[in-house]
Amino acid sequence: MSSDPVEDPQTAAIEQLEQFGLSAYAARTFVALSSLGTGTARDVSQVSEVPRTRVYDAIDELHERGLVDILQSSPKQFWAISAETASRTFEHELQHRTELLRTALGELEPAERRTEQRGVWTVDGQTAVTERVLDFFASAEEELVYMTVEELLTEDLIEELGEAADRGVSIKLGGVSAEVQERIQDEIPGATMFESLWVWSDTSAGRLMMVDGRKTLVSALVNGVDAGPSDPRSETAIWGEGDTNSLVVVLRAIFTWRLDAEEPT
Amino acid sequence: MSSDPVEDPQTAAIEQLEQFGLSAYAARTFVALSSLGTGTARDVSQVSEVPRTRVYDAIDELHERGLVDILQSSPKQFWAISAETASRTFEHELQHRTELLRTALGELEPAERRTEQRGVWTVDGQTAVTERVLDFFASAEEELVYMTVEELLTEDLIEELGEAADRGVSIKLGGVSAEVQERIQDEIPGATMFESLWVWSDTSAGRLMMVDGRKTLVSALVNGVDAGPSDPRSETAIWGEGDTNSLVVVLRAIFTWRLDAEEPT
DNA sequence: CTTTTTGTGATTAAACGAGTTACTTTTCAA
DNA sequence: TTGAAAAGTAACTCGTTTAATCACAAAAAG
Repeated sequence: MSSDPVEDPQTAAIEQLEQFGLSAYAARTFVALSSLGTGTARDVSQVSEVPRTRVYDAIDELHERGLVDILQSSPKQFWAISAETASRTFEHELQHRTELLRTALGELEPAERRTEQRGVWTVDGQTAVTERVLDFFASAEEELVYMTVEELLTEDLIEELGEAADRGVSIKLGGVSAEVQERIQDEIPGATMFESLWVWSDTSAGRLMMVDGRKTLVSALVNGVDAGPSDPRSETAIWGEGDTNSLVVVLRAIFTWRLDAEEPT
Repeated sequence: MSSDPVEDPQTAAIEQLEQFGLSAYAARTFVALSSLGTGTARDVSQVSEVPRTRVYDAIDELHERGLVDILQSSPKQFWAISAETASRTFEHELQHRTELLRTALGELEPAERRTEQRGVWTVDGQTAVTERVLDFFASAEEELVYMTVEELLTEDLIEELGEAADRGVSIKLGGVSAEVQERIQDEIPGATMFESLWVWSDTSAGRLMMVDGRKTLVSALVNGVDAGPSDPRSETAIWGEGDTNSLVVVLRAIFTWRLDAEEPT
């Protein structure tokens, strides 16, 4: 899906430009012009393999987007804005768009979202799961238990943990190696560590968390079946919320049992 | 093209979501779910007017993107992530993508871009013109003359002017009213002001600039014809570069004549 | 056990975009 | 000046995508 921007800059750039709403021709035209700096329809057509007659349409599209300037001569000459300017332009536009989306969605979001008592929700994909975990961290008020394999303990998670700790949430971390424990202790002095509840298998591990004894999440990495080893879409999780939620009840039982055993209050 | 996110949040949100690559059904489904918080295919279908049988596909799409979690029961329940989380997700993804684009384009950009001597380039649209002006500001080494109507002297322009001044570029600003001159003097102490070269008509004004005597740009606002008054696409500009460039020659002549007259070196 | 709901799959129809071709205008060289 | 090549415009074809409809099996509910 996404090419390496250093290995194959052409393809990578074209890919992104198309994602940002440009037509295939416009994307390839812009990439061609970027490496040329400046050129005619003919030049562009040769390096981009866009039919010469359609370069003009592509240029129109790019000109309207402010990515290409036109020299009115014969033959017409086209000039692509610099890589830096182009990126900045897109960045601004997309920043603006996400802001629009944010206010629009915020506007129509109901005041209070019902917290589900029954049932267990599923999330797929590592980024999506991480996002959910971050939400949970952010909503923690008193206690936060997080058990994970190290590869899933990323910078942003540690950061969010730190913030939770700052507002007085008691953090309990498990499953991390001795070396990493050191580092965590530095960044989040308030955190307490505990040993893995069981032998945390390397193969199909995941995360396990509980927030304030009323929100829980369990995830597993699903390598091997039909997902590559480092495929970000290779994690699947379930979570539940509410005091009487079945998943919550089960996990709370386990956690309280083991944690109390290790460090009795 | 783009609706007001406060006036009509639904439409605005749907619009943006589609721009971000979601199908029409997925976009409308997500918006419906956002206002519901949680709901079944039936619920969604009713408020979004997406055919019930197609809600499932839409949900799949959203689930894969990590925007919706699924409760495996009968009937299935769907849960939309919060407005804030959704926006953040998109923000991250797009941030990442522009970064990809930046490195990809940078990779294939030629080392030195030929500076055009002959001919005059055209740019349309206020944002595009502003972008070009910013580029010019950034490339200034010694002298920068900028004459504009006030509505086109935005914050980012002033900022970039300030940076130019900091690195020793002599700034000459024209066409701004007395009040604004005050403010500029505060922000950019090194700048010198000069009176408008001629009566700067309010109706179809624009900008006029020269950098180091070898890059020039002229723009005009084209209100009235077929563009709304506040339509951002209502500015059109031409620019040229190089000592012998025709536009440069003409404007340099005018500027030197008038500026020397006003404040002789 | 019948009757709605729910979910899946296949099918149709319209829209869009890539690619091609035909044709007019301009440029340049003989 | 004129003929050939290049530049520019415009129409059309074809294939893919996607919205929308329909048919049907499985599952709840009465």
